[in-house]
Amino acid sequence: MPRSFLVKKHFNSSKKPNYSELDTHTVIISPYLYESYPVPIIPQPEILSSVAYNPITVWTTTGLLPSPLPNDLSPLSGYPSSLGRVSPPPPSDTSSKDHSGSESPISDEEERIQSKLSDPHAIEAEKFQCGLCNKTYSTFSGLAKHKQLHCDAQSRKSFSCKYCDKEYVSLGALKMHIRTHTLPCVCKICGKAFSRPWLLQGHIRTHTGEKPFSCPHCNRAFADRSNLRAHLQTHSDVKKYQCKNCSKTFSRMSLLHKHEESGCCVAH
DNA sequence: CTGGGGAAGGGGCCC
DNA sequence: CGGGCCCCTTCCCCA
Repeated sequence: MPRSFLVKKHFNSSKKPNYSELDTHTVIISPYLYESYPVPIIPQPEILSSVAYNPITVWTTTGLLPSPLPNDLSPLSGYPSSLGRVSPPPPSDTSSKDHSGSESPISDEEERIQSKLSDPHAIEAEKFQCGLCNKTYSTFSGLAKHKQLHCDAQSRKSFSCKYCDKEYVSLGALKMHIRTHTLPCVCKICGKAFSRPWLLQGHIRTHTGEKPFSCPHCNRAFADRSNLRAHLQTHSDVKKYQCKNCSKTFSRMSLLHKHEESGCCVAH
């Protein structure tokens, strides 16, 4: 399975560990690194032709756009890390979109009728107005649906990748994504290509053996900060990732996943 | 089998 | 808008 998971999963931010201890350690990049490998080879960006990001007007309603429907935004509570696999589909996964009916768009009049039918207060004056097109609705839900299906979608541009189905709300995000297809940063030593210079820099450390991130608790050092962070978990009695059934903790989410898949949670 | 290290990929944020 | 950096996550491999 490729490692390309193109969309970041949004877990509960409260689960962010305290990394302050990492900040106390100065990271020194060896000058040798840059003397020996001065600049990454970055070919000309042929990739950003205009067709690469033709703005489109259809916007998926399943994404993480600020939804006016609070009831639809019931975030997964509490247990973010281990629940990553059951998170809602990524916002840009266009292949799985539209369970709410964009295949047969509802007219504004139909929306109003439906809103009135579903809301006992709909007979009151229409008091919910769209700030974009000034249409008024008698119910909040009616306005919300209107905004989701029409106005918000049309007021936003979408930049789509010509190499895959990904769409982005900003050109910058699209350009960055396209680098993952073109891999413009090439290692002079082994020829391996990377999407970003700092990825290449990290890779070059595998050639030089440089490990600028040291563990304050032992004498180990790491080339990658995230790997040091994972290592620091091994020094902690209470690990970051906890099984919700047996309360056993793990230093890595992957270990928790293995634990869950091994049957602990299934058996209950 | 489990835990941990190494390497890498990606989006978000800040300047 | 782009570059650099941060953080998270994953996969592979090994002890």
